[in-house]
Amino acid sequence: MSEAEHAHPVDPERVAHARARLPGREEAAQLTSVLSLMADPTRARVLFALDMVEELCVGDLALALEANEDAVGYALRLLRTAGLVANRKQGRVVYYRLADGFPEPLREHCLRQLIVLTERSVPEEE
Amino acid sequence: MSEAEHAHPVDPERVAHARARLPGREEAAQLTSVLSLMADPTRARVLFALDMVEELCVGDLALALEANEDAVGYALRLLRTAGLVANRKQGRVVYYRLADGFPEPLREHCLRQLIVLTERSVPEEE
DNA sequence: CCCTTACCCGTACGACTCTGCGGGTACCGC
DNA sequence: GCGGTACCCGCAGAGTCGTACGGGTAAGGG
Repeated sequence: MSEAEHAHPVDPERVAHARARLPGREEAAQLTSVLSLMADPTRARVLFALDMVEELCVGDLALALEANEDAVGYALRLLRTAGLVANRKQGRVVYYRLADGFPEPLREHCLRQLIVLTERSVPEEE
Repeated sequence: MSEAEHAHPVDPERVAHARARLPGREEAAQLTSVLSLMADPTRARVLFALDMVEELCVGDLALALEANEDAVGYALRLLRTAGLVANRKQGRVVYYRLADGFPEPLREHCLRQLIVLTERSVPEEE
């Protein structure tokens, strides 16, 4: 057989400890569904753009990201469905902004992370 | 044609503002590659488990997650390749732990996020 | 010394994801 | 009102990801 379930834990104490306070599959799935939404270059950049200027319409958003409208439209659809962005329709233009209940720490963290990455990719000569 | 690039930005000022300080595709890809690694229930739970008890071998890890060894093995392979976890071999048992340079804020954020999710999924009746 | 255990790897396949395309609706300008 | 604009949707195809499976290696126990 391929992968056997070993019945004799090497360190049963630690296993029990971890198992007890580990998030269940459901909770983990909820967390990862949010993470998955940010784990895409287009969507991430959409969120960054909306974080800087409060509001942008779809066309301008595509312009700012230098992406085509299809990609941006798809990204917005998923973000909207998940409730991460809200939209306001004025005439034939639809403006998007970050939803009120947007996970603050996630946004903050990503911005900081980005700064770190930027610094790494541009090592200062001294 | 399907999606036209509208050449007349509705709000050119905001577009320019966003475009200027927006992360490039490369930087965004770097960030999202890390995010993608956490955006999977198995991998996320592996990291949580390793965060609680410093060290666990593969079999015990599968036991703690109540997952089969294939899934855990694959998760560890990706995390190891990305340098997020380190391993130590003792006899025929391989112990894994979080890598030294593991992104602190990400871990911290995810833990907090999980708490929020847990509270939401159990709405208190009043 | 052989058999089992603990783990790793490559492959194949199903499932999901993203993109591009065609077409549709609502709205504004002429 | 007619044409064009701004956006949305559904669908088909390509690509990617995770899982299951078979097999392989190194170490330890009887």
